[in-house]
Amino acid sequence: MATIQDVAIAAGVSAMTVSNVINDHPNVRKATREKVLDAMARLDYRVNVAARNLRKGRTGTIGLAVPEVNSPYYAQLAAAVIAAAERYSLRVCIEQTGASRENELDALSLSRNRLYDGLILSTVGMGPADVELLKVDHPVVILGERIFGGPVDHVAMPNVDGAQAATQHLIERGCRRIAMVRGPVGEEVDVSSLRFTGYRQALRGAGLPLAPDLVQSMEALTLRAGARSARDMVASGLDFDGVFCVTDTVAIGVLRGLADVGVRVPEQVKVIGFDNVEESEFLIPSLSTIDPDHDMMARRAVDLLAGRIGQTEPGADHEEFISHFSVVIRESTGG
Amino acid sequence: MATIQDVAIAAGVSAMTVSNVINDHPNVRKATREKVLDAMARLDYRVNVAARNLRKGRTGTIGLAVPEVNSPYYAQLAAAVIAAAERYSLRVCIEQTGASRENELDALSLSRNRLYDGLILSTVGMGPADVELLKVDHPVVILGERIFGGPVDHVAMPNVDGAQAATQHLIERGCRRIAMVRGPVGEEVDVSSLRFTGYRQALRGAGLPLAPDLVQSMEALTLRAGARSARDMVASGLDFDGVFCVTDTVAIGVLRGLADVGVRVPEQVKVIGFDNVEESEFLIPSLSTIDPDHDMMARRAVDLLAGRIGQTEPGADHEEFISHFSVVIRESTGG
DNA sequence: TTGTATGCGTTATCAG
DNA sequence: CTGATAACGCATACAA
Repeated sequence: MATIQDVAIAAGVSAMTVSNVINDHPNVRKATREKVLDAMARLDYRVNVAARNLRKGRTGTIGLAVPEVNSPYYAQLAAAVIAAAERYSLRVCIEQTGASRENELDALSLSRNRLYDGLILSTVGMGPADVELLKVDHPVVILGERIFGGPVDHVAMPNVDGAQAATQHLIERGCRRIAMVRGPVGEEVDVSSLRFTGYRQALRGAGLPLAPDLVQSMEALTLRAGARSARDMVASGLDFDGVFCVTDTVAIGVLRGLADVGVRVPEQVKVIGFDNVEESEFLIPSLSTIDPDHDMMARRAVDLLAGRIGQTEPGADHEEFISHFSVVIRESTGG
Repeated sequence: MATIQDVAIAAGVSAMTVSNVINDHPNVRKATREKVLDAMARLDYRVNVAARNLRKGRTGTIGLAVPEVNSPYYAQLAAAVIAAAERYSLRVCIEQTGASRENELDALSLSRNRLYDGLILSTVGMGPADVELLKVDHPVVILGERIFGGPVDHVAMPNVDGAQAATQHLIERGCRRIAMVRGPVGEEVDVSSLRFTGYRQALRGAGLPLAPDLVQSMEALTLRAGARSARDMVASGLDFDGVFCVTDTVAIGVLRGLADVGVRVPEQVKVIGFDNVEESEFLIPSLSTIDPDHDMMARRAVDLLAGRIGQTEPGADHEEFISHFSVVIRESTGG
């Protein structure tokens, strides 16, 4: 494959002139440029990105580490990040971590290895205990709920407020015994625990009791687990008239589970989710949910990262950005 | 940031020995190895991937160019490709082309630039006319329906046969006036036209007429367009008792559109899709569909690519792989 | 406006 | 088992 040298020889100029042509430097005479372009075309020259990266110390690529791409929420987020990165001419490489702490740390070290100019890391496996590991000398933006106040920029969803608004919406629609379907209960802060806090606050605000048997805790936030949860609740004779689901994916499962056992939504039970994934509008019944403004989050994350990539020094203070949300009211809560 | 040289000095050995330790070469004395590992840890050494890539002429990364990640089908495919690539220790960088021919060619040239060791290219914008452009000297696997018999390996879905089976299933369930909801009608071969062929074959095989007014052609294969199509069909007084949707995404929209105008599925109209995206199982009603075995396709594509990456010469003959399919019967066709 | 010299960090080769 | 040397292809700084 042709190198810059080959082109230089073919065009009868120096390698440097070829480089100047490639990079659109102004100080190249038109005639020279033509000669070079012609030689490049003849030899089918392609820049060697690896060499350029080495020389420049930049790759023009940022990493995006998410638990899985095959999930509407992260897929949507990834698309938004790619779109936002385009404005900075940054390529995005998506890394799947499978929600494991180890893989998240791997992603972190890959960007340390200068494979990426920076990293947007969606933390699910890593927790507050890992904050120290984020003290790296290259740009990182954390996207998620697990780590606050770390030594890096942070973009988060309005989990507590959004969950509170969702629950409050159910209350306003007349629900009095509101269940929540959530992920595993653990020591540490995660999406489920934050949204549970919002749920609890809404109940308290309305003077409703927090009944432990109304809180369903599942192993994983999947369609299947959501469906099973719903069937279990009904099968166990639980009395409830509303469900706040920790994510839309879970809510889709819950809708299906309720249908399986003949419970009508929204007549008998009202359901609300969180995320506003694209499909939610087209379900039957369409799903009420919280829209956390993914696009804004993605844009903010990329902006922060791009800003850090420019500067030489670590940069003093780190930003915490929490996006705004809106309640999207659809058929599943009586529309 | 520490280089291999710094480590060498700190450990009192040569750079080469450090390199040998890093790459697990056998001929390093234990004591030496320890010294080096110790120095690496002290200096927090990280390999510079750009330098390694330059030297090796490999990046360990393959590109996956798809129209959009924010679409259940491609998201699922991407996840499967990532999983398959892992077995070869290959990283996957997802490139969004937005279904534009230009962006697809961009992706092609990026891998030519040695950003990637190879490329899996999902062609939607490029067509048979662009076959010549695929004659590149580095590994490419085409994933899609637009280009057959090109100068590269090719993995495709069982479009015609799958569509025929889907339509036939509707016929077996008693449908006699079967509509098809598809993408734009054009000169060239694409997913819609191939699946339309299958649809036509099934009708002919059953001795049913192909009624032009039963074929709905939409601008884009989206949820929204699917919903509108369904509403339009009903509003225009069209008489139909079954719908074959060109993709599951479209089918989800169609189910919603039928619900909007009070048509019951499967009692009045039966619906079947194509792709078997994860959500289809959890819809209300759950969606019958064709499962083209994404995992197999992804694995095959990665296997082919990995095989080409190994070899030095372009390799003579190119493989055409068409995956198998199965009909998944669910509630939308009467379960 | 163009060319020369140099080094980015790594590893293959081969000699010690 | 270890080390010296060179080269991967490009772009910065400076000289002409």
